[in-house]
Amino acid sequence: MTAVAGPEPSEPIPGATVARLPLYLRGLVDRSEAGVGTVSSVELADLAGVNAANVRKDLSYLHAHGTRGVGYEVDHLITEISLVLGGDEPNPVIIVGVGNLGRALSSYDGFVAGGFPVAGLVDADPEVVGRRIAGKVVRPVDDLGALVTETGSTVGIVATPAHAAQEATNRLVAAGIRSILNFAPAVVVVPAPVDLRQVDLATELQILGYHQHRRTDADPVMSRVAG
Amino acid sequence: MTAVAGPEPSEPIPGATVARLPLYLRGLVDRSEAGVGTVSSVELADLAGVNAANVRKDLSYLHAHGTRGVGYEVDHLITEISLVLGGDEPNPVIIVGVGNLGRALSSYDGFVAGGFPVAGLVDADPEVVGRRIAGKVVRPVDDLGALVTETGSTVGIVATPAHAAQEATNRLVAAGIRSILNFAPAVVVVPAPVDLRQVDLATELQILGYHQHRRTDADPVMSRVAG
DNA sequence: AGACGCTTGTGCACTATTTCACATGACACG
DNA sequence: CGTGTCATGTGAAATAGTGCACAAGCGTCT
Repeated sequence: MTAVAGPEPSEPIPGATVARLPLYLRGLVDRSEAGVGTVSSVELADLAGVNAANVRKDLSYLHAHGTRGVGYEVDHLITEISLVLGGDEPNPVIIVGVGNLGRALSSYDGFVAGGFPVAGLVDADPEVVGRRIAGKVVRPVDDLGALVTETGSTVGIVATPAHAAQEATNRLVAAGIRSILNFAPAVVVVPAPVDLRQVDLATELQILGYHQHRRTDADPVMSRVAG
Repeated sequence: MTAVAGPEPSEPIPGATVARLPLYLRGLVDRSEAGVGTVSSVELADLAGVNAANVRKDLSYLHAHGTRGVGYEVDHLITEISLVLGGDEPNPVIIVGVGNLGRALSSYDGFVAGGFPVAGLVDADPEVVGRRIAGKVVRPVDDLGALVTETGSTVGIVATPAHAAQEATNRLVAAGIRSILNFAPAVVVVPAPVDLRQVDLATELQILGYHQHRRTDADPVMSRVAG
């Protein structure tokens, strides 16, 4: 007797695969809007910029089967992937820190489109609290708990300066947030049951810097640019 | 010129390692400012949120040796890593697209701190061109070539809407940009010699969504929150 | 001078991920 | 209804990345 309870224990999907699913989803939505009914793994691979075999293996983890000789049904696959990526319902998020970045994120369309509407804004600066940004009033940090309850949010975004990131994170966790996306350039720690992802903008540039530096170093002839 | 054949072909550093170097660098700078002279791999691992053995192996790729029984010399290591990550000189960047996100990036302190000062802003919208943002005048897309020459930029940031991302990328490439950081929620392609990294904000949330959804699914009892 | 404690550097095993290669099955067409 | 074409699904090999465990080296203290 393996498992009695639940429709499936559904073995976890590899992290690398999960990270690609949103890309597939985006490509699929695009195709769906273009009226296309099916896509092959090759097309989808192009859309996402990965290898076709990889696409097929990824989709096999979802138990999202295609039709041999034809491909995958676009709309069905959209449903399937959406379901895996946090259910079909919108997942409201709360942003802590409405500096430059926080403000930009507050009105970032992609969040809504991706099923993560911004439900609340919070800032520690009394100067900022009360202002209206992207149609929402910024509330004090102490309101976090209430805000989480009101909005039913389970996802928080940290967009504070680096030195305030851990504190902001702690507050979010205390308020009952279950997943945190940290944009502050600082490593933060969270208790086990909370999920965390770091997005470090400057770091991305530095990574690019390595490759560029390396190339320049290795190959002095680099004045040629494809026409 | 320096490199005849180079002092070393210097075997490439694994991508996973390169991605961690900026984290180490940040931690090291922090410690340096705190007046600390040396760090152990364990401390550095804490600072970056990774395994200590991993730190040591990473640093070994840089040929950045530490002292047994003591640790790594902070300032020396900073120099070493900075050098690997695109040289010691600032690397000016140009931002294409000054919508919400572009504006936020224009004044993002982390870029300057990371050695990537914003040297120019460009937008396709005539309405926006000419405006002053973060102390810089937004210039038309057609000025890209000139701007690259003037500023000596080799790095470009795409912060346009998705539908304009490929076009923006093409323009950057044509202007002689060598590395591109794409924030638009779209897969873009670049010719071989150009380096590209994608940062997709909504995607990050969706990845978090998977884990959360999965957990909620697997464990219906989740009303308990640590007090 | 010698012994001790601390920390590096790295071989090795293990895990994760990618990619190939191909058998298998589905559809369309005559 | 048989045949050809196409694209999936997947075993297995190749590749990448992680983390353990320990020998070796450095500095300090007596």
